[in-house]
Amino acid sequence: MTARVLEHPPAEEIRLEEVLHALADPARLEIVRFLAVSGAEVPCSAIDLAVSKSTTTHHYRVLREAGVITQVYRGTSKMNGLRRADLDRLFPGLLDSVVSAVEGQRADTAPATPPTP
Amino acid sequence: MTARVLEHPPAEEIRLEEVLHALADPARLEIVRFLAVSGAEVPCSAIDLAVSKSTTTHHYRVLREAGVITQVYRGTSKMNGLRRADLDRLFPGLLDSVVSAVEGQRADTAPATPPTP
DNA sequence: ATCTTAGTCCGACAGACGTCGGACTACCGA
DNA sequence: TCGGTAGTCCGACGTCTGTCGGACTAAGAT
Repeated sequence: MTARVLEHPPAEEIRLEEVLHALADPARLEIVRFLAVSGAEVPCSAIDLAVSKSTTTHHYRVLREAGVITQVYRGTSKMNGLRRADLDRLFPGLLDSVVSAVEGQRADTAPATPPTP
Repeated sequence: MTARVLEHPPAEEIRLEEVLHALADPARLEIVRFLAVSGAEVPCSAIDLAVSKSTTTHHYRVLREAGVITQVYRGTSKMNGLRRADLDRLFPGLLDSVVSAVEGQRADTAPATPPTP
């Protein structure tokens, strides 16, 4: 029963187009950014995405199936981690440039002026 | 009447998600790869895409509207060039890592069996 | 046992996407 | 002037995507 174990594509099957497609969405980019800067495994609920729970599940699955993240069940939650080693080997520099790009763009979008109530 | 001049987004309006989305397609990735390795401006017809003319037009437009390429009319053809300076400034390393990734993947995918018409 | 927490699965839906053929336009060259 | 060449525009099509609510399930906490 229970799909208690999630399927992950082996490294050799990770395709660049799919990775790029997986990254080409604000919610998923935020997940990847968060995982990259935190450098840790975190449960889905740790990242605030401003979409419903079902949509959140969907985005994590897209990332996992593209080979960008790993997901393992741990107790009542599911821990998500970046497949940094695989990605760095397959596409050297890609992850870092994307993450720093999104960090930079974030600085433009969510900048200086904090909430102005 | 002629839209003899094409609209390009100014550099400040280039969004990472859109660039990634533009790159997340085999045909468009091939265009970008070609432009990057050739380092030159080439007409649409210089790159063989295995899709129809209308589809080709569509892909070039997606790239231009995302800010990835420039397009200018020159005589009877339209020259396409990478916006490398803008991209390198906005997203340092991104273009290079994507291009070398696709080159690497190409080595796996394209070999042995050449076109069999 | 029961409740809570965390996430899944199942339609559903609107909009975007990649694709095409075919008619069209702009420019060059003979 | 008349082709030919290069690319555009216009529906149209099937598919994929992001989104949701709601019912569901697994594992801990009480």
